[in-house]
Amino acid sequence: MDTPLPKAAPVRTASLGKREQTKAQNRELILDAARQVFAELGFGATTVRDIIRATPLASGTFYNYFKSKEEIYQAIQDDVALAIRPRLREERLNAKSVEEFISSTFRTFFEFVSEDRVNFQTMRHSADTSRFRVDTPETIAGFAELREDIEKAIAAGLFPPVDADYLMAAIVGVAFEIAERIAHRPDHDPAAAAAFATALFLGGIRTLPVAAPLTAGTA
Amino acid sequence: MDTPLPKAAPVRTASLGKREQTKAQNRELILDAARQVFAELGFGATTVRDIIRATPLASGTFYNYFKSKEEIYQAIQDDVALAIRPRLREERLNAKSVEEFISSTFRTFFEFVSEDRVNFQTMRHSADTSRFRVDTPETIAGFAELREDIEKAIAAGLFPPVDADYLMAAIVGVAFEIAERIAHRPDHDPAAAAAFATALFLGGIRTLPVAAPLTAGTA
DNA sequence: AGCGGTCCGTGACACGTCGTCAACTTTCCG
DNA sequence: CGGAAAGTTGACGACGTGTCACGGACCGCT
Repeated sequence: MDTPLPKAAPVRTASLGKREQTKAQNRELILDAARQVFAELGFGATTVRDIIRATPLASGTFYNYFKSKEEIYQAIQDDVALAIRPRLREERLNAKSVEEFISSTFRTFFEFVSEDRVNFQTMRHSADTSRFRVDTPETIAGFAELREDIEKAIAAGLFPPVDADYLMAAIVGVAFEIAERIAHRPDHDPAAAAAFATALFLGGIRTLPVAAPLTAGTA
Repeated sequence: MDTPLPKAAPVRTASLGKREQTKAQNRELILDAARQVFAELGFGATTVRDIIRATPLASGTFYNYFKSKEEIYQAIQDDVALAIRPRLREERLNAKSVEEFISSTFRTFFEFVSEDRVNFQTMRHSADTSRFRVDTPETIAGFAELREDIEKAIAAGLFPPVDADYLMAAIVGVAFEIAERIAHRPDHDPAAAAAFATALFLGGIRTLPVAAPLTAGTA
């Protein structure tokens, strides 16, 4: 569609040859279809056939790109984890105090997930009867990174010498569980959630911010 | 096997008739098989056929007792939740202080899961690549109960007026995530884990117990 | 341009699981 | 004892799975 280029050099620059091009295109085609179908049906109800049907491709082609439903789901999740992991790490490494370390972690995480429609839609659909969380290699690496950063912070005297493994687990547990609650609430408010989690980790229950009185619950 | 009872009354007392008897027996047969197969294969890899094959029954019979793999899994999980829920509730209602409320919750929960082989085996197997948690109706009711108890504790002046929903989520998140870590560690120590979680909720990171120096991590 | 080699999309295939159902067996009760 | 009700059985059609021989399009070389 650009300049027709009389017939000159079959440049190996921008387009890497038709082969590579359709390969990348097909991969994106399948991934997009998968994201959509997962969001619509949930992970459990989705079949490889559903995904490939949402695509102009044949069923066999799927297996040239992914081994199974599990693998493509992992690929999708990994993309998400890959997007947030460096941001989290950077903020933690720049942290000058426990406060900064904790609050930036929660703030960034909650902001991210409250913007990430697709992924949380998928989780929700399974929520009818059961909910599940998939920890991909990338996610697990992110957890390990958090633990390392905690250990570094301890070595630097920023944190008291606590059990880094348990502390990591506690942060992860609270982050995911509260993220779920954010998604369930009418007003998604990542900032308030981050304030809550941060106060909890810094000073415990007694220093938590007082709840808005509207949280009546029943009726 | 007891006294042969010449031919007297076909008593409707201890044994409720052969019909009811085999019905209950078959149900237990299927449930036992399911527990075993789930623990061996994990939830995802298990099929209804696998379960029924571990049984002397025919495939159609399964569906007289459970609608699907999901439903029987829920039934199993519900049994577990049913066993621990009243204990947790009782301890919380007897709590005279924030300390008691929090510490008894974590202690009871961690002790329970560290004894519950079957259930955590199942979770583990999926852990190769992905992990998941199923929240059954009974489990969800347990969460709601925790939130109600928090609200009661706030009303009674035991807790400051915090966001009960978020606090519940935080407790649940930490409880499950740390339970997972306990299972992964060589020395299952529910008491230490409970002490950690309790200190976190009562006073925040700075009041956490100091870790045993052996937690080297690498090597 | 033309030509072999390679890559990869294609859809049919063999196999297994799913949930159902008509036929059969066992229990119940008058 | 005999008929009705309850429950078990295994075969069945529909569907999903992963594979593979085929064939057409692309690549690089002459």
